[in-house]
Amino acid sequence: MLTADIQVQSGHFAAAVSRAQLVSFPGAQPVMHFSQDSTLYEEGDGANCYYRVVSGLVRTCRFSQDGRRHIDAFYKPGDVFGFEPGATHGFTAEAVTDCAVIPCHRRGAGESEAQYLYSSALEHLARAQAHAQLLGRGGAAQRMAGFLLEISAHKQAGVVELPMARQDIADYLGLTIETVSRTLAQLQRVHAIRLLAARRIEIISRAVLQNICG
Amino acid sequence: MLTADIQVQSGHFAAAVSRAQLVSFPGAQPVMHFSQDSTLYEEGDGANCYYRVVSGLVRTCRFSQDGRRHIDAFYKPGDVFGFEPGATHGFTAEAVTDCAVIPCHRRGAGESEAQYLYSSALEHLARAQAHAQLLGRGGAAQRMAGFLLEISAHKQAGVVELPMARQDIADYLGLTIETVSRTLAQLQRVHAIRLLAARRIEIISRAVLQNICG
DNA sequence: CGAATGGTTGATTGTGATCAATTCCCGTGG
DNA sequence: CCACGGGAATTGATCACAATCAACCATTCG
Repeated sequence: MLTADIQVQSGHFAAAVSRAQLVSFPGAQPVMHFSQDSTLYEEGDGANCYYRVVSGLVRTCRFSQDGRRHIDAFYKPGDVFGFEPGATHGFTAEAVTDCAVIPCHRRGAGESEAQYLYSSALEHLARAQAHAQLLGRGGAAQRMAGFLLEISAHKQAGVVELPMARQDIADYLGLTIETVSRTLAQLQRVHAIRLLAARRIEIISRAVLQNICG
Repeated sequence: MLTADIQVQSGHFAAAVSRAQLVSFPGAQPVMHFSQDSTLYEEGDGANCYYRVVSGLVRTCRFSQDGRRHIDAFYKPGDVFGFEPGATHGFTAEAVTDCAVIPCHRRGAGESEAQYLYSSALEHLARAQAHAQLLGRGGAAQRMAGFLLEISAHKQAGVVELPMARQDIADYLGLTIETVSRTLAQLQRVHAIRLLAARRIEIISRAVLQNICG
């Protein structure tokens, strides 16, 4: 269910996408706001809508029987998420930071929207496949490097702000927070990155990261 | 490019889907045959077509810089594969066994086919996400159990024939062949399965496997 | 029968998980 | 402004598990 924690919020990526661009698309509903760590919807909830992120960061995740959390993906402003093969959501969606999203009903989709959804689905597919490959090939350093390349993909500046906690990164990469921490330190030692603050990383050399990632 | 190794072949799953059912769909081209371990197309090749498996088994894979192979998915008769977000294939497709596939041009797709492709994409997405989750949560036993549940999903009988080699399983699960072998032995020890032959496994208890998998 | 391929089993090593302290950072209140 | 408190992050020591290296079996095919 949609827990409507109404809250005004700027968000890390707010400047990246104009509001007008985000609001004007077919089937759009009023913008909804969610506070940090609140739940947008849960695994098993009916999938009436998909969503587009306006500001902030959203994560989709699932829990295994033993209680371990697996983060499937992060969604930043401009990204859409929440469309499913079945009638219910396969993942829980949560607000990593305070965030704003536009829910959008699936029904009443026109030709062009159908086209758009299809290409979005293929993009998500490619991302999930890349994620699986990253997790399949062992190394903690490889995973970390891949993650850093991913989140800094569309950045021009060398400095990246991490909106998510270490635990989020760990659950996304299938590692522990300790290993995440150690691996970051290790990447700093080989001069691939520099740790400016806990959530502030300077990417010194993408080439080195690419090399480590494989 | 399409390496047309013409060859007549029965295939492990041939009986599962009728030929007529497979050939009659929009944009279908003549059936193509590929011999075991031959390449259907390579990563980077132009993606003019997607494919539907008639008989045999196909794998899609990618290679990391260090030469390690990652298998993305296996496709059995009835499955479609090879549609991409971009203009080129992101994976190499190879014949695990001798197999037959129907290539199908993307252009000229009607409304109903577009609908079909969309739902196929979402199914692939769900599968890739499940795969990522399996690889993310450590344990070799968990991965193996998940794999066994996957390949025996639509089987009524308890006995499963594995069409692929240990190396294929290893590359799919991000393990080594030795660990695959040991883990199978271990699953046998806890009476989840029985190893009848190298490629013949009896599933004794799905419940136990589910439990292990999590 | 013998070679070759694929699979299993054994011994050892390396890497990340786990358990356990600190330390760092940031917001709060004196 | 500084002291304090609490959650987040780092660092350290040890342990468990899968990779690696290596030898051995089984099955198929010439």
